[in-house]
Amino acid sequence: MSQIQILSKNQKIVLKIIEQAKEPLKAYSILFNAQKKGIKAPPQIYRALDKLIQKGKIHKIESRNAFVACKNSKCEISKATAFSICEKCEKVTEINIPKITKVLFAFKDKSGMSCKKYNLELFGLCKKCA
Amino acid sequence: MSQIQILSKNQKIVLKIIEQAKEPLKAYSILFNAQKKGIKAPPQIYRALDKLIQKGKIHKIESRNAFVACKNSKCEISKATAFSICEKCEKVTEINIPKITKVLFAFKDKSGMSCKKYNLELFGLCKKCA
DNA sequence: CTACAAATGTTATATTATAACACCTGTTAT
DNA sequence: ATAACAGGTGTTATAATATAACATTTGTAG
Repeated sequence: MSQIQILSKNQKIVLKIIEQAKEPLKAYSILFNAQKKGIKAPPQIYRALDKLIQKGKIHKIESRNAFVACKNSKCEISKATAFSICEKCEKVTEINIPKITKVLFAFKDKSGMSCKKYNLELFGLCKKCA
Repeated sequence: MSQIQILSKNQKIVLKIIEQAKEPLKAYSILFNAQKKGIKAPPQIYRALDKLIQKGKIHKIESRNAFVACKNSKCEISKATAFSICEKCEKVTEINIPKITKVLFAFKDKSGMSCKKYNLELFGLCKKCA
């Protein structure tokens, strides 16, 4: 069991495409890009995406069904994701609010459930669009 | 312009189905239920869902593509949604963490964007499943 | 009673995601 | 070495989620 996360061929292809993009990418747009590299079908993309998420290399923006590379090297971040999203231009920024992480990992809901992982999406207008 | 939110026929049908459910419902499962009431096609459901969200009557659980009724009568809550989700049994509970709301509405990201609305989803195991 | 906004009904289609199966590749255990 | 296994790949088909577009109707305000 290696500590260092080794990526497979398709995982590398998909990660590279996502890293080079300036904005979150949709799965089928990744597929379109990856066709130059010989990837032909959706399951190849979705399988790579799943593994990359598990390995903390990318995140899914749930409200947009889109994927971004993780900027943060800390592995905690894959369990504590937060983004600001401009509702006009759709610019997405990964954010880090330590206080939020602290509060949420300490939180228990009424039924006693505690938080092992969270995803937070903030919406508003970015400086350009405001 | 009425202060009180009046619901149309289809909106009432869809809301009632969601309110009576014990768990978040998917759009096509709502459609299946609503067919008894004469609703026949997806757009009728999706349009009602959109309006009910705007009116703060329901929320979408983004990570599950599912919809729940809002338990909270405060209208703020439609701009500040938070849920705990059991990753095993998929039980979803609407939660309210005032401190989080306070911190987030005060937050600005690096580019100066501030938060007008947020959605937070916490994952873990509920008491039964832990 | 007209004009407008909102809602409805309908068909078709776009978009997002997974099931299922055959095969391959590298590692581990004997 | 080789069997057994875990992870990865390639492929076809299909499921699940969501919207476009258009004609029509309903409710309401002027």
